[in-house]
Amino acid sequence: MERRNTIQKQLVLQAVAELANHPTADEVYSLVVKDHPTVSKATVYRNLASLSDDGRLRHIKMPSGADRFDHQTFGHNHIECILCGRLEDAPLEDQTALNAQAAAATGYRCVEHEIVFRGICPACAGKQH
Amino acid sequence: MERRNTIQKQLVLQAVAELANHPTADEVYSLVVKDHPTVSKATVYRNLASLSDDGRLRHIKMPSGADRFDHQTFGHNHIECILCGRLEDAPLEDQTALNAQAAAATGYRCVEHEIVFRGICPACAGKQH
DNA sequence: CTGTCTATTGATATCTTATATCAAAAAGAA
DNA sequence: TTCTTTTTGATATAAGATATCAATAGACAG
Repeated sequence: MERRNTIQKQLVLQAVAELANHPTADEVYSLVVKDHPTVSKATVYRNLASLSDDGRLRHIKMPSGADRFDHQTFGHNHIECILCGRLEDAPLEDQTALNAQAAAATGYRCVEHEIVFRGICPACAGKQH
Repeated sequence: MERRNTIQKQLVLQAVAELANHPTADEVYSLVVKDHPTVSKATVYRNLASLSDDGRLRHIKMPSGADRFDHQTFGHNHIECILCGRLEDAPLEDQTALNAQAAAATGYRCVEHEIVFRGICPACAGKQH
């Protein structure tokens, strides 16, 4: 399956990089249509999936709400504010040892995981005073 | 807000315990309607949420697909088979230290997390030969 | 046991997020 | 340019879950 480099794909990739802070598909779409009103939302979804497949984006599957996308593709964890909904990087040391533990405890193979922490961000903690 | 103990709520709680292996809302509904065909799916959803709120069930928010519910309410992790979709317990030692790490790294407060590991279960690994 | 009050129910509509469909358009190779 | 196949745009559909609202039924007072 040949992979073509369309301008829509470039726009999507660029939008994710520009938004930087883990946008949802909808947020990417909103940015793209600003300058290119003919781009379809389906195309945004398709290109986000395709780019994630190719390893050019990271697809963060959220336990609640819309999935998010990250232009940083190397492994790192994330933390979500339960009040304002923002998602930030959580620069922890690598947790791959956990995978081996889970594999040993369950007998499963090829174990992977991704953690989305939840808490209250400094800004929201300040507002609640 | 008063909390009433309806027979529908009892049926939902009992169904989750009976199914044992982390049923989805739909699976709970299917079991309940067998003996009580008038119970509405909305009622199942509402009672699953209400019972989880009260700490009588555990709501496992899945990164993909339907959420699941656990009659064991104490903390433990889960692992999902990427081939057959089954969800089992992953009895790891407590990972609360991770929360403190994430809090320190990000400045967030009241940090929590839940890990859903993904891998291939022994049964599926066997089938693939 | 009866009546009152209000949480809960059943039925259904609606919402959100995401994917499927399909004719038309465009990328890449010759 | 011409041909082939992927990709697009528009829209329909799907899954999972919540909202709406009149009718029902717990819990409590008496």
